[in-house]
Amino acid sequence: MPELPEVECVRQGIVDALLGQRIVKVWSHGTGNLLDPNSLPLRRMEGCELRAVARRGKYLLWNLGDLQFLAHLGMSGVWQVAGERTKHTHLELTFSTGQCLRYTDPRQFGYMCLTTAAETLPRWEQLGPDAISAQWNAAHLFAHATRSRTPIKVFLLDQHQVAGIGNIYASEALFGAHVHPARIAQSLTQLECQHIVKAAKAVMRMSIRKRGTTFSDYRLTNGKGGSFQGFLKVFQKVGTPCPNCHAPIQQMVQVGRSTFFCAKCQK
DNA sequence: CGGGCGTCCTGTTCGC
DNA sequence: TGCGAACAGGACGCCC
Repeated sequence: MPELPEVECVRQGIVDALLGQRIVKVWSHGTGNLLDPNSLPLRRMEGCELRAVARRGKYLLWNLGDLQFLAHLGMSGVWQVAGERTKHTHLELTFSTGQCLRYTDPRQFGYMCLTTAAETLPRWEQLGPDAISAQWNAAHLFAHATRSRTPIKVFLLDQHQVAGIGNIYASEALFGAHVHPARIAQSLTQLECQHIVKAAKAVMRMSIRKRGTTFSDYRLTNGKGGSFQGFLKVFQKVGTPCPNCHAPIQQMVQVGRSTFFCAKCQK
């Protein structure tokens, strides 16, 4: 479940290994479910130089000069410079130095789209402000939350409101802010919005420092896992004592997704 | 237009 | 022990 911190670490891994290099060969397999119907054939990347990789929320946007490449890891997508081709490898990009960047995605929830640089990308442009950017702040959250009757946990998962927060960090952020996940967004005070933004940014920045959260699928481009799973306070910790008050952590389901929280600390 | 739910997919976990 | 059912999750699209 790569969220903002994991995608940022992948971005850094790709940039560190491959920036400025030219793609000399493209191999793809079984990309039918992953590739946008409007995408150019991925072979068109051959000959392009990787000039920059931007991230907004959970999306990566590759600057390939005349072309651009938008990619999302879904929940099991992995970009690796290390490793070998497996049965779930969907794309291999060979670079001028001989290095090979592979995309594997067993559950095929990922997304990729290659277009000309001038093309508009609705998935990218319709995203809310990136969750660790200055554009997402207490004033922004309060202004938008007051218009929504959605529970705050569900609101934070809406990428059109704020980009990058997924199931793990939504639970962790609300725990850090002492706000109950079922609270209706429009009932939040300005101070609570401030606490949520502060807690969300703190937990995601710390996760980036720990190279992300690896439960099973997520891997860095070097094939290694992150270590933030060792620092989670509530996510997937049903029944364990709350780090603050020692009451057992609880689990609830909102719109089909699990939320973890402390009923005593979060109001 | 907001909000709720079904859909895609497959590895893992659960229950009989 | 083994097998099939249920489950998980991001984002879109459909529906009211």
